[in-house]
Amino acid sequence: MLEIQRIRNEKEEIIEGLKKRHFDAAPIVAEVLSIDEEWRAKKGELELVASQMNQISKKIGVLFGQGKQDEANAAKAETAVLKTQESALKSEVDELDQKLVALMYQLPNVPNSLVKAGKSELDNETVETFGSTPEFGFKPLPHWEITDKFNLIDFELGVKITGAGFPVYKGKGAKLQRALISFFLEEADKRGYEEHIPPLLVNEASGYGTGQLPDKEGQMYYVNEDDLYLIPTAEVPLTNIYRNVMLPDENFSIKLTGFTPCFRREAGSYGKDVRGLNRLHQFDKVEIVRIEHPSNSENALNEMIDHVKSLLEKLGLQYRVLRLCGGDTGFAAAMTYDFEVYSAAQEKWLEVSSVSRFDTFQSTRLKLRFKNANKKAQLCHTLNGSALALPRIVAALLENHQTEEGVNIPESLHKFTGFEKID
RNA sequence: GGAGAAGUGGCAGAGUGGUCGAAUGCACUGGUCUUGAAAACCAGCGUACCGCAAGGUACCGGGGGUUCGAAUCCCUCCUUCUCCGCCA
Repeated sequence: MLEIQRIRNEKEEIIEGLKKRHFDAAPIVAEVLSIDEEWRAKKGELELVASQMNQISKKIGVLFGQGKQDEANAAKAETAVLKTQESALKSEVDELDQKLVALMYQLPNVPNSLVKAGKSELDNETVETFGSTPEFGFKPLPHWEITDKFNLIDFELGVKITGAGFPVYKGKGAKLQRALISFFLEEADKRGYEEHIPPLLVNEASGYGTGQLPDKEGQMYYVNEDDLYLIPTAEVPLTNIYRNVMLPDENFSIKLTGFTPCFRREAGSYGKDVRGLNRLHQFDKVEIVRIEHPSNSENALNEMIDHVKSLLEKLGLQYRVLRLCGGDTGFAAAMTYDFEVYSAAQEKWLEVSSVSRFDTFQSTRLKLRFKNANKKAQLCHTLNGSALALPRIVAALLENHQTEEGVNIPESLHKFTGFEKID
């Protein structure tokens, strides 16, 4: 959510910035400002009436104390009109307030100045590429054939137990998962991220805090009986650790990491893009989250990008880094870099990580602030990224490191897998 | 799941209908004193919103209600503690 203060002060910049998303903010901004003005006027009236009520009430208290019953009762009569006014004004103010919030929820984050205008993924900029496409002396197999051949993942079994998109990892397939999780956590630890094991179900307030709610509830699994949501990413519980938090001073740089399964309903997706590990309802991911002073936001983003790059390099995967265009950048993000690894057998790029800065968009909702040098409360910046999501990494590892005999495991994983080859 | 108790400022802890946004202590900040420190003493010390300001409004777990007036009474939800039951 954008701060109302900012909408008041930077109206033109916001409208201009959101054009990069092909989002016409002008009508919403205009309505926000007009409701905001009306709200302030009504609020002023309400407070005036409340103030008069308070004065009379105090007077009545004093009069009763002095035993002046008659005068007190006379004063009581005065309040009748005020009371009616007060409750009318109060409901007007509440209604305006709700309208305002509902409108503000519709405004996406303003893209960073580096972000190019664009409509879809076709307009994303490739800012870096690493590695080269592996050469095979044979026709490489797609990962779903490799997992089948070596009995690593059983998709059919998952269908039996739960449904499509819930695979069962077996034997070396399961061990590879565990190894990758350990590897990612250890690498995050080396870079100063504190490991957390958060809840996998969150309440409604947390959903609002990070922006999954309102509007995106259809993408989350919902436990009706207890009014809880299964997390779509560890970002939700990790970031919400800092909901309603005031950091005592401006010397902070909070780095969190956590491994969790992630649950996504992915309603409406279908086709060959969802084959095998490409898209699942339940998958594993190690997430990194940062809470930063606004002045360190850019630096933090670069550190996160470096981190993800080093992970991919240690796994020996060819990758490219994209800076998403306005239209492809998520609603809450000011800037997002996507990491894609090349799948040799599928002959396409697979998204394996998304690193974003949110500036104050999340912290406004979260009420996550710090005391600045002037002892004033100021909003923190939040950032997060996947480091990394497992399924497509597994797909790329299996496909790109395959030989005619089996699959070579990258050396950085050996100490976690306990084996060097799948064959 | 059942029965009972409780939720007040950074912490501890008063306050059970009327100058209570809230005593007191601790912590913290500034000052006096001291060569320095401690102690002692003095002063300050919650958050948000509106306002140029003066000031005003709201907040005593969340929400709702009664009343001229609610931290205080009522309803409801949440959380914590104790006992019982169940359980990896």
